[in-house]
Amino acid sequence: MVVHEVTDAEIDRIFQALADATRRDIVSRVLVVGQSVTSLSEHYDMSFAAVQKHVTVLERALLVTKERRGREQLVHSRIDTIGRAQTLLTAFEQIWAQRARRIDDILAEDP
Amino acid sequence: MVVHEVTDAEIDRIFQALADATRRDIVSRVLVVGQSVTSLSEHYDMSFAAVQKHVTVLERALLVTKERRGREQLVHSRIDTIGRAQTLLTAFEQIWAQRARRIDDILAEDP
DNA sequence: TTCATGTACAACCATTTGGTTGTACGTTAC
DNA sequence: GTAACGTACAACCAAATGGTTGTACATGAA
Repeated sequence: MVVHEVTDAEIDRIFQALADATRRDIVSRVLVVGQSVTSLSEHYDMSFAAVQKHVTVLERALLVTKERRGREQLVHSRIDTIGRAQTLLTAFEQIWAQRARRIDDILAEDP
Repeated sequence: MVVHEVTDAEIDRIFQALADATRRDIVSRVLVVGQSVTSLSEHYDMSFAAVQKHVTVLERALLVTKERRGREQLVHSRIDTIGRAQTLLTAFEQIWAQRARRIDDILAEDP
């Protein structure tokens, strides 16, 4: 299995994109079902252009993709990108687990 | 088990804090072993004050804590906060899994 | 006590962010 | 063909961001 190498800049963009509640909400909505930007914007108390901007941020972070259908742009999710963020958080947890094991080893040593 | 309720603002701060490569590196270093701000700053090509700022961002996101020891401030990790971010990413994947199950159910219906 | 070390804090800067209003263009419905 | 709908893009704004240099204070070593 070939794993795509993720750059720091890409990770920056993913976490930056998720650092806003509206954008997290957009991600979860399009995970349920892909939908137009207009449909998304009906859920938020802000201008359409603001929602567009949020979608653009998510797109640049590769968390969503856009598909033109007539005059509409449908927003689709990218679950694989979520997995990339998780991989990093899991790496942190593994560092911590190694530390816990080192401590256990020391405690188990003969005095 | 009581799970601490995480607000949107708190989640914003966690992801925002992780949206910078230096800060991610700081997190992983203090996961290995807690250390002073000066010790951390030796690893980065930027001013000490810049590293301080990064630590402050991590502290406000509850990803690290500081402990004064004499003239030093030791930076310690907070692995439970990483878990909070992971919980949210897992929630995204569960939404996706439910979607996959719904599709399977439809495909399994009698024609 | 003096000097070195480690840190806190302030002020500054260019850039980015999360919003706003407005204009223009393509598609769709009637 | 006309009007409505959906979107792209620009310009604007206040606040935040990721860095800089500088000053000041507390702790630790000699």
